[in-house]
Amino acid sequence: MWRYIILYGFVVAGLVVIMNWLDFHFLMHSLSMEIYLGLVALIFAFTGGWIGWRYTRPSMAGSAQIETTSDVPTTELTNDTSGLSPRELEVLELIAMGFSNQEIADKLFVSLNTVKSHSSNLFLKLDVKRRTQAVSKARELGLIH
Amino acid sequence: MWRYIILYGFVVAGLVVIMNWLDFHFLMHSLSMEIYLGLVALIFAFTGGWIGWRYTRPSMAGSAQIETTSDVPTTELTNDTSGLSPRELEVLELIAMGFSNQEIADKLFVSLNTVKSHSSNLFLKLDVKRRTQAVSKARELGLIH
DNA sequence: AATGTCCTCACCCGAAAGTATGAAATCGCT
DNA sequence: AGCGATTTCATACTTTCGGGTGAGGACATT
Repeated sequence: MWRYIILYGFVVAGLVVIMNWLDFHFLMHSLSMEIYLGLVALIFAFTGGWIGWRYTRPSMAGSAQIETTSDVPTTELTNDTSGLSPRELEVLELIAMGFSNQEIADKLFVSLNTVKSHSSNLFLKLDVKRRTQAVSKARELGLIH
Repeated sequence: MWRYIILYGFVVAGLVVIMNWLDFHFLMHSLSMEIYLGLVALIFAFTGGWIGWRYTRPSMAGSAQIETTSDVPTTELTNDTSGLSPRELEVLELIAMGFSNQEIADKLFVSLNTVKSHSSNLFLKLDVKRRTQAVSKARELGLIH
């Protein structure tokens, strides 16, 4: 959360610098002050909106990369398991099917605590906080169908 | 959907009014132009970011067809939504994206209790017991993708 | 005006999920 | 033989979810 605020701050600061650089040397001679202010407001409003939209998706938590193109690495990650162990993948699939931890424990013949351990570990590896988020991210990564 | 755009417009408009009110009567005498511009930029950037943060809404299976034109609202209602109301569908989509109830409440400008109500209702309609199960079933039914 | 649906919100309570920490057994690898 | 990864399980604790119930306002239909 905080990293985004900080990143956001830097972006804003950079834009402020840019605006100041453009300041009285270029625009002021051709535009009125109101239009200038309006432009500033619009640019920053849309920038803020874009940043807010881009960096608050739960599935993107932890990765601050900016996608400029439609990427191929997704298919590369399809075969990769993102460091998930076989058992964790198994639990993840059952989670995606909508089973509760207790049901998963029963299916895998292990204790509830074990399932919790697996899920906690895979949440760490996927960098998520909730099981629904894990399902969403795993689907993006192609870990599950 | 539109309510947020309209709300956004009003917020921006309100801020413009505020800025104009403050314009040359108050700040200009005490602050330099650079600081003034910086304030404008900051306020609008953060406003945009705030709006963008809440407007993390995907256009999904059902409404993707609606957005293109405006002539088939009837078809949209007759589309198979398994009896889910628009709001419930909205909550369901955000659940599928991995948001917590509190996050959904923040994004939709409603209280946590309201989100709980919606989710409980859609769980009843989908005949499921957990949110992960709801996501799984909704995906099967093609309500989300 | 009455009805029904939807959206909103509240409170309480129990269940499920998740965090933190530790630990033991197994297996592959060097 | 030691190391790391994996799997298993445990306890204790906090947070989130979900059920139950009720209720008021907005809106459209009848």
